[in-house]
Amino acid sequence: MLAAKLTTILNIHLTANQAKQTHACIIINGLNSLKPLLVRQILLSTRNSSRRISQYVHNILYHLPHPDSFSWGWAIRYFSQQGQFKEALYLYVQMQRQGSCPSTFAVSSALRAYARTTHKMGGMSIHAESYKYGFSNCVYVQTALVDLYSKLGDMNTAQKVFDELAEKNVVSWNSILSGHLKSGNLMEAQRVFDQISKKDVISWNSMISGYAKIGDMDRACALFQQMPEKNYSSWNALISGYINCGDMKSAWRFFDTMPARNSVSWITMITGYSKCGDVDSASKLFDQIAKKDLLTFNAMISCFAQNSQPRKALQLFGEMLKAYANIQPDQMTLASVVSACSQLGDMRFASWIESYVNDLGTDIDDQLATALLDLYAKCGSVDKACELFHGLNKKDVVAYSAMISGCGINGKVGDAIKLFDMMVDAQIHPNLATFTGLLTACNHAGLVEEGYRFFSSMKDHGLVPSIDHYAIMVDLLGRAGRLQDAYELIKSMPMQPHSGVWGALLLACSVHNNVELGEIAAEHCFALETNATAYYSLLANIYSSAGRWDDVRRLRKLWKENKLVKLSGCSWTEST
DNA sequence: CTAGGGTTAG
Repeated sequence: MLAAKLTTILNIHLTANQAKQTHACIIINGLNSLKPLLVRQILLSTRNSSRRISQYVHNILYHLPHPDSFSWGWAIRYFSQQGQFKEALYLYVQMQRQGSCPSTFAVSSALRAYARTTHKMGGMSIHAESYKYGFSNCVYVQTALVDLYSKLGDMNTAQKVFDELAEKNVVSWNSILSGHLKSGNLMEAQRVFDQISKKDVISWNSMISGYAKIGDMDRACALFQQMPEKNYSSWNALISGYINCGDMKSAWRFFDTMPARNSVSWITMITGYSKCGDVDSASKLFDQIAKKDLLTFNAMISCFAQNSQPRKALQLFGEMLKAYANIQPDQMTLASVVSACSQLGDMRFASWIESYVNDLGTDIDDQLATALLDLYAKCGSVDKACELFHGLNKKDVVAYSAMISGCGINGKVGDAIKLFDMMVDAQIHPNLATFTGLLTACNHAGLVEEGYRFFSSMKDHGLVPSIDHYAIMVDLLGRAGRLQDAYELIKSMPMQPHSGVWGALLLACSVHNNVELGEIAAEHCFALETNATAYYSLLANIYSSAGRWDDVRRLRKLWKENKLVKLSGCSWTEST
């Protein structure tokens, strides 16, 4: 009687609280057989995941003597779709420990989790199992396998599984298509694309963004025009293609003519402007957004953080918390906020963020961990940074670069160089930021030869040194007293040196008392910087230590005429 | 009763 009533209840939509009440009722009356339905209802009633729900579902499954494959399937599917891959895979393992036979639902969900985390061994073991359980004729499982190997970059195996598929559908085709696109085989991708008889929106969009990513905007645009039905993503793919080519004008033209925009359209444009350093345009665009959500806030906050406007980033974060109480920050938000804090050298936030993250119940992903690592390293806690670094699932360029520069700042040049070697061994390509950290480390320790070697090796990695790299090198050579070498390096620069470059030489000349080069450097500094007080005093020091008092007097006069006021020194660290 | 594919911020 009661069981029948509860069954009815469990078949209608329930809120989280109603589900809990029903759960209590089930426990009191010992109606274990209803728990599968309950699991389904709970997972259906929750839109966004949280640690609480996962704990709740865990508890139910844990207390069932023999959870059925139905409940396992629901739970694993749920976490896999929510992007909580660790949870999903943990449940999958639990299921096998209990001796339950996996369903095709559980298997395909688990495969999705392994594919998204690019976990080769895990995925391959499920592949083996799928033969054992006789799932090799299930199109869902096989397609998930095609996707797995595509994401792993193993196109041979992907193709093999794909060929074995008796009945391929669009999803299967799209999976193999995305594999070819990911491995950069545009020819093969185009061939596959042409073979798809029933192309859907995803087939078209994949192909468009494939061409857009390699900068072949003509082909991308042609396909875009050909496509029968476009959605937001079609437009967004084309727009981000133009942005990647640095063609903001065309990007804007398409953005402007879009019939309607979604959040991704807005953030694509905002981050486009952000990459060009055009914070004003990004900001203007952001103000136009009628419905601001987490995505758009994140894009704008990270725009500020990336363009050295940490205060504005933090300010916007504050506005978001205040005015949009219903928006919960995620790892992305926090990563930007942490990055802003580390730019300000503000340690107060680090511990606050940690407790905040714990309160929210979201786990720290690699991106957030990398941002925290950077913060700790910049604030002098190398050990803590190291701990975070080793805990990363995947160490990418950003992580290595942050760690290298962290070691450099804290006087661990040896470790910085070791990390760099490790990184190259791991086939991770260093970028400009990596070399900034590395050269700074060498500079810090006065390792001229090593620094010079790394600087020269940049071109071997396909990198063109930026003006800042030259500035570090000039500083490094200069401090070591190799003033002439530093001067030659400046003269060899392919771009116009800024005041930082000449300033570094001037400083070195002041340390090593070189009047001749000092004058040249100072002259350039005066020309480049309106507020040149510091440079005047440096040159004055050079003159006075050379005993050239006439020149000192001449300079003082010049200084007064320009009505320059000596600035008081200030720390780059935020004052508390 | 549920599953597999693309687009997106540091």
